[in-house]
Amino acid sequence: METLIKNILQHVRLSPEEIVIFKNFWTEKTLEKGEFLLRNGETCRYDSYIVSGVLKAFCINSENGNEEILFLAIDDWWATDISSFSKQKASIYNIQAVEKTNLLQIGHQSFQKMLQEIPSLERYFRIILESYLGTLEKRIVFNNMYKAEQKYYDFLDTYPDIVSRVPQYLIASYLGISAEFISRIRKKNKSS
Amino acid sequence: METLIKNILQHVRLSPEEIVIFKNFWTEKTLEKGEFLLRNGETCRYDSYIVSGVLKAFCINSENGNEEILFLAIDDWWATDISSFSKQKASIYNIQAVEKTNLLQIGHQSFQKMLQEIPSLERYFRIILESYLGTLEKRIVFNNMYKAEQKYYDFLDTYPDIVSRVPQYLIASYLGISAEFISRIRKKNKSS
DNA sequence: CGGTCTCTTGACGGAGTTCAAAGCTAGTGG
DNA sequence: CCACTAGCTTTGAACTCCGTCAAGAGACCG
Repeated sequence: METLIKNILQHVRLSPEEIVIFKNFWTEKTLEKGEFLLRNGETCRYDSYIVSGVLKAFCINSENGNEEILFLAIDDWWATDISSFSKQKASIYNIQAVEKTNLLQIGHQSFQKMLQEIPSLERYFRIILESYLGTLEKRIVFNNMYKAEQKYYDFLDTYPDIVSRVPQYLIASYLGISAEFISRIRKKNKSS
Repeated sequence: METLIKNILQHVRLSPEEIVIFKNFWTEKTLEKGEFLLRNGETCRYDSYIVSGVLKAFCINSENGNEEILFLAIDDWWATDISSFSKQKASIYNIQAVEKTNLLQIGHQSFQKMLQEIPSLERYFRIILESYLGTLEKRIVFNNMYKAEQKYYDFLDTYPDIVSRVPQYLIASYLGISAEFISRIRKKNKSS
């Protein structure tokens, strides 16, 4: 809870009273490895913040059954299907624990109420939304612009703390590359 | 201006007085074919709504000088670098008119003021943001999941009104495919 | 008409996939 | 403490999708 508040205070100011109110809106939840936070077709009822652990969001390729990774999220990240949560409509994604994960959650109704009681949070969540949007835009352009090897090394640079916690085949899927090819890239550059 | 207001009223309610206030915040602007709305390195000072015309947002591949299309936008769409506009920081994209384009614009300061005077608009712009975010997420997963041919036909289905107004090589770049390959796809399926 | 912009076509090559098998590694239970 | 399993990574060989280059064919516009 403290790291969440710290995260928020990096972007907006909250009074001590607001912080107390804030804390009461959230509940803790634990997912064991392999457990689902959300399944394709369900509505995302909670906004979830990761205290510790790793989650993956993906959808299933209907042709070959492969998982296509939308995002990988670790400690101090949000892991919510924003479209599904904000419109309370069915999600097309699955979100699943890669390892045991501790969350802080808030339901959709409570979320609205919280924003009314602590208006500064409107700004915080807008900032989060916009910065996520910026990374998505970059990812799209980047995907078209660079080759597998460059994408892979850029990922290593940008998300070193994810790399050390998830298997390579998930990173491969995130990047739209085959796991085997990442293996070959690594082999090629072992000297360095 | 009327189509913009119609667009907004599809998502939130505005009183007649609010609509009057709203109109006063916006100014008209015309871009000739080839003119830039924004250049890489500049800050995006205006939020821009397209009354009529076509814009492309892209960045330049430093290796071969190619344009990598981030988005193509036509009548009744927004065409703003949201990250750059909301943080008032330098943009990494270019936005340029594909044909003569009429815009409605509002500066960053005025935008903030407008939101204060017409609070319902907070909701409207959040909805726009979230739905754009949803399309970006889908585009990422889709790009990794499908082959060139499927991506191309999906684009034809999803954005028929863009297809009829921009050259094929821009659509190719948007999809991360070569223009030549799209030509081959079309040839292959000419019978249908 | 002549020039510019866009689309098409062909030949070739390369980046990356697929499939199957083998090698690792870490955890688990006996 | 060792053996076994399950999950992950590596490797090899064949294959394919798609990009690149270069040239030509339309199409549009002054």
